[in-house]
Amino acid sequence: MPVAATSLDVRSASRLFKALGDETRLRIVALLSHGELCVCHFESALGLTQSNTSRQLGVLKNAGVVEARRDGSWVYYRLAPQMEEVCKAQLEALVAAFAKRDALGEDVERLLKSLGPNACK
Amino acid sequence: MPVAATSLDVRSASRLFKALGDETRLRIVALLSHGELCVCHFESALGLTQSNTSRQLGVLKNAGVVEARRDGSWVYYRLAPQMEEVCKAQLEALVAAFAKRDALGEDVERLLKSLGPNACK
DNA sequence: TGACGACATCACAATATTCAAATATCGTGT
DNA sequence: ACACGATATTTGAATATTGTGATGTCGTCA
Repeated sequence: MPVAATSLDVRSASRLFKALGDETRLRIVALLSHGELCVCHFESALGLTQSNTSRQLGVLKNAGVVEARRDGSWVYYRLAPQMEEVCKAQLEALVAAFAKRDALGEDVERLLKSLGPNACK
Repeated sequence: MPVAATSLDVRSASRLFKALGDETRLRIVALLSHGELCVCHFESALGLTQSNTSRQLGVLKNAGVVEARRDGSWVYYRLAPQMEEVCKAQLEALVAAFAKRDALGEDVERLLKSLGPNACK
């Protein structure tokens, strides 16, 4: 039974939305809806500074939207599974929308280009 | 040239998320997922000042999340139909989640109480 | 018309967010 | 151990967002 005036759902959902409420971060999520990527990919695909890329990823990670995995020198990010029901449904809907019709156009093209033969090298 | 990297979808979706990325505003949306309400309802159900209520509703309205209708002295708010595909899917999923399992607990109870026999009187 | 209630907006201080450049950290190869 | 590349964090200044109280606007009813 919910006790506080604000239920957990609303609290965590607003947290999620706040993280997604930034164009750059949403573009990151959109790219991630196609699969795991490492930091350098976001830098080149989105044309961000290294510092900014890292920080936005940090915000998303803090909000539980993404999770990181280290592989050698590189850190790979992927969408994190959501525990809260509302968050889960929202992220799933978002990913589905992004995966279906490519909402990213040039971002994805740049990404694929940079993913060429040997990415991250 | 300006890499116009961001598609319309991403831009409008981040706008939506930004508006939803606040606990108070999300509680408003949650209440609205049950139907149309007038300003005084939010005030009492959420325990907000009149000024704050009005401003948060203004933010939501500005973001295209809600729309207003005047009826005599009162102004009624309801969720606005979304044009962009992504926004539409997201808001629908959110409303469905809120409508199903009451994510609001006390907010709704307070609301129903204040909605008694003759609301807004 | 004037008074009142509902709602919107303004003004202000507090707090938070933004970005880029500089700096720090961590893993890898030498 | 050292140097280097990849990523993270800190810094600081500009900007945005927040909530509150005061004020403005609009509609209603007498």
